[in-house]
Amino acid sequence: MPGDEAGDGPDRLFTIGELAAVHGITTRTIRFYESKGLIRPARKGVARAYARRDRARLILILRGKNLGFTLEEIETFLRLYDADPSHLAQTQMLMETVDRHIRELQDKRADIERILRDLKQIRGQCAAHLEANRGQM
Amino acid sequence: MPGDEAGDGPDRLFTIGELAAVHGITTRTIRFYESKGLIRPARKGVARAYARRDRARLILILRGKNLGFTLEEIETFLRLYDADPSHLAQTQMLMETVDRHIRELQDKRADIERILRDLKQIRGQCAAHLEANRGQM
DNA sequence: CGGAAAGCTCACGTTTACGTCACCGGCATG
DNA sequence: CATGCCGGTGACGTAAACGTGAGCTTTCCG
Repeated sequence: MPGDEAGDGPDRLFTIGELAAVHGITTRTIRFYESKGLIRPARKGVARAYARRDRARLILILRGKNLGFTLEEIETFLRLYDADPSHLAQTQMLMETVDRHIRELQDKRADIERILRDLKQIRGQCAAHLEANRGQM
Repeated sequence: MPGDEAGDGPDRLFTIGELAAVHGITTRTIRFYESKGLIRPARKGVARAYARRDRARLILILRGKNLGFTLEEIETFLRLYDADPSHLAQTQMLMETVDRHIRELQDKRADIERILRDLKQIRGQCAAHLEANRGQM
């Protein structure tokens, strides 16, 4: 029954339940993202049908959330992925936006490095203490 | 007037207003963090007086927030900095907590790297498009 | 000494990001 | 055919992280 896209393969369509389970979130969350315009799945009748592309967007959303971006920021993010630079009149502006996001991410990375340095030093002190008192207790 | 700690120097005390202005936040925010137990400034009479150590904690809080941690997570974070591994009976447990946080941060860093790769590729396409159409328009 | 500036303590309001509940339709299955 | 099990749409509830006054001392400065 081709055209049904039931089985497997790269054109496989997902239900909202599958998507939620796979990514450890609720269906409510996915619908909420849709209500915010972050995802626009097709419909099979009344039910949502998520294609590979929709799933990719969801992953990007979750990644953004993990990094502390708001859904609004993530929306502008997703637009960057969508934009076709060869058809866009404002390629220059697009690139500037991309550059801003790049700098922002590099800043966050720098913060992570700083904290990691601290934590690794604390870890070192712990290890030293455990080493010194080995066999005691 | 030594003992007043007014002037400058490493033992300089800050007012809440100074701290807020320097870090681009409101005094309300700082008081809110205090209400959550994240900072415990001394008092000069009724007014809060922030020492170097308090300021350092505030910076850690802001860093954590920038990375999308909740204030509750940040609290456990700060406890790691406070803990004295040489006096702590549960050094082993402390180290495990530190390790968890290290892994978490490494995960976030990996997410950042992924997004950065994507954005840099988008940037490359923009640049190529601009290059190709140079002089036009 | 009088008024602006800064700080303080409640206390209620607001935004973001969902959770939860009520109620409905389809379908498969014991 | 009743009964779960998805899936769907509102609509209201909620926790986190502050914003926003209200009303009151303290401090500084001309």
